[in-house]
Amino acid sequence: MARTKQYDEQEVLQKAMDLFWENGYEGTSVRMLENKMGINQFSIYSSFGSKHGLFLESIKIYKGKLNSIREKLKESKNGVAGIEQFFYDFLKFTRNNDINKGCLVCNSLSELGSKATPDLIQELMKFTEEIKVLFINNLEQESGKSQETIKREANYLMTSMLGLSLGSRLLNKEQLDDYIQTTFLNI
Amino acid sequence: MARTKQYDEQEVLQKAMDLFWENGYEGTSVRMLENKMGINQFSIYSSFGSKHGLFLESIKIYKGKLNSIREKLKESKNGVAGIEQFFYDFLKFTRNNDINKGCLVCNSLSELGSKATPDLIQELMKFTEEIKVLFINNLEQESGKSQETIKREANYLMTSMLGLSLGSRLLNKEQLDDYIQTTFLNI
DNA sequence: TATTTATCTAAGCAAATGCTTAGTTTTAAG
DNA sequence: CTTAAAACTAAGCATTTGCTTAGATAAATA
Repeated sequence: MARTKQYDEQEVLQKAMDLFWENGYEGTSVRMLENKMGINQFSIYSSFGSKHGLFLESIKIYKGKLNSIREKLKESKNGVAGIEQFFYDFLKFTRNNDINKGCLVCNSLSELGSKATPDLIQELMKFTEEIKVLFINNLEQESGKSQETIKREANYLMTSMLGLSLGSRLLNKEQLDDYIQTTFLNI
Repeated sequence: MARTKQYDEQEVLQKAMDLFWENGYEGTSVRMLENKMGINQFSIYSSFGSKHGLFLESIKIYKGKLNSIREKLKESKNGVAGIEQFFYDFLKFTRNNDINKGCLVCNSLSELGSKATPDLIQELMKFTEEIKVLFINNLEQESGKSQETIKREANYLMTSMLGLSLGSRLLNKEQLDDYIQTTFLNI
């Protein structure tokens, strides 16, 4: 016995995520979100509680969008080559109309740093840990790698992704290719 | 025949830089700067024109602070080993009281991205180019490296520094050591 | 010592921020 | 059809933002 929502939460969340991705957390105002999402501030707050809550949900949507290339890595059984492919897939994923927004998770970690609330920090770091686990799985497909080597290389690759994320926003194709190519020379 | 300034511009600039380094550009308000610098807003604006102008000067001060380890790299004649030492020196430089603020230039590039004004972008990118030149100089000290290899490895190392900067804010010592160690395995 | 001029203080400006609330409209159950 | 509850609109809230300005203060030259 009540009115029905005139918008789909997942749909407007997608648009919110795009805005956060492009402008960062602080750089995105609730008015901007209103416009992009096409709903009133009241609706934003009744659906997501706060700007912070909306951002947290946006991060989850982002993870979902990344699922296809994450799944591809997970299903790949070709060890290091699969990881290298993931690096290239990531570049393609974050590129849009010749501008590159980098990784939303990495951007957020950089912007908010230790200022982020614990629940957000946890959500962001969980993401990097999940990627690292995928790296470990693929590294274990290589023969002759000790567990110590695998741990070391996984840390290396995960941190390299942070560089790739920021690099993708600043550098040209040649520089990025040089980076990825050399990154995998030593693995 | 006029009143003299009661503050030293370089001195208050140092404090402004510290604040920007800790909180980012948008995260630092003029009120916060007032407090930290110990001078009135009027003085800030009369000395530096605008918040943007103050930030630009802060970047220059930052470069100056980094000069010691940059000079050390420049004077080093031991090729790749000197670059690796620079990575460790950078970590030590950005660490303060067990928290790591990363590189102010990298942080700013990440925060402002393409939103930055051309003069600021230029100032920031010039910095990364200068570092890259130092890398090239040291790479040329190694025998048997082609110019193509040197170019590729310089792009690699420069991008790796971006990862190190963000990584330094998020990761523990073991992870960072794994990262640096592996970075230099095949160079 | 008198005067000029830059530097100081502190109040104030419009605009933007995240969020709330009063009041209207829509919907579906009773 | 009535009614109750949720979803809507739009105005408004206090606070903060970067920046300005009116007026008091200090200092070096004349």
